[in-house]
Amino acid sequence: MVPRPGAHECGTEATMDLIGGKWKVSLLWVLAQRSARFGELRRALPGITEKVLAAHLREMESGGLVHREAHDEVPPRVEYSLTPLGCSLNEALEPLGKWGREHLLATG
Amino acid sequence: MVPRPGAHECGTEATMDLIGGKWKVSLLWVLAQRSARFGELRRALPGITEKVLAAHLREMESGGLVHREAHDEVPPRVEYSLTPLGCSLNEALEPLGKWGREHLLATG
DNA sequence: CTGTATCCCTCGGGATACTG
DNA sequence: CAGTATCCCGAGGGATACAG
Repeated sequence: MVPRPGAHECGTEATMDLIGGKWKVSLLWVLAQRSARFGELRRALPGITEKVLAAHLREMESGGLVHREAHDEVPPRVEYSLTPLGCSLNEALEPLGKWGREHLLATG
Repeated sequence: MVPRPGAHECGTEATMDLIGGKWKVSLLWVLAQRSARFGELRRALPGITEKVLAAHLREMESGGLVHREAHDEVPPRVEYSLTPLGCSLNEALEPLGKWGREHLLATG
């Protein structure tokens, strides 16, 4: 423990960059529950626009977090799901969620 | 587990708002190592401007993460430190740092 | 249904200078 | 030393329309 200065925040900030988009954490969470289509994601994230949803998905895909699978049908059908990497990131996020629930939402 | 949709990302996003500033995670980390004065923080975070450092500190203070203690001396001396809450948040951030080190920095 | 293409606009952050 | 006061800028997002 107590690694040299830099060891902690370096990894943390690199990670924060990956999920820095406004809706990315939510996206990660939704896809952790079940894979979903573009329209399902849009409905699951009320307020997000198509442009931003598409952009976030592309970024998360290129970051290796999300897998995109296009089925060649009519009407078009595209399934988005979390990669194992995306899954593990979502799990690494859980302590933050727990902290927020305990200290911010203060429901109990 | 598998709480109802919303339970996870809700707390997570609330937390993300707290540390959303560009330098806040670093600030949290630096202050977790030792309390420090304004000038020390500035030097510890090469590239940050005084304006942004001051703004971040004020926000983190009002969020209950940081404690500010002004000593009435000349020259002026102000000590910043982490509150227990700030400390616990820094700890909740550690899994994210570990994840980043393992999957992003890929040093090994 | 699954996206692109534009246009617009806020706001977080940088540069710089100045003050108690 | 520890900040404020201005001015500026670009990126990220929102709204809307259109396309395959």
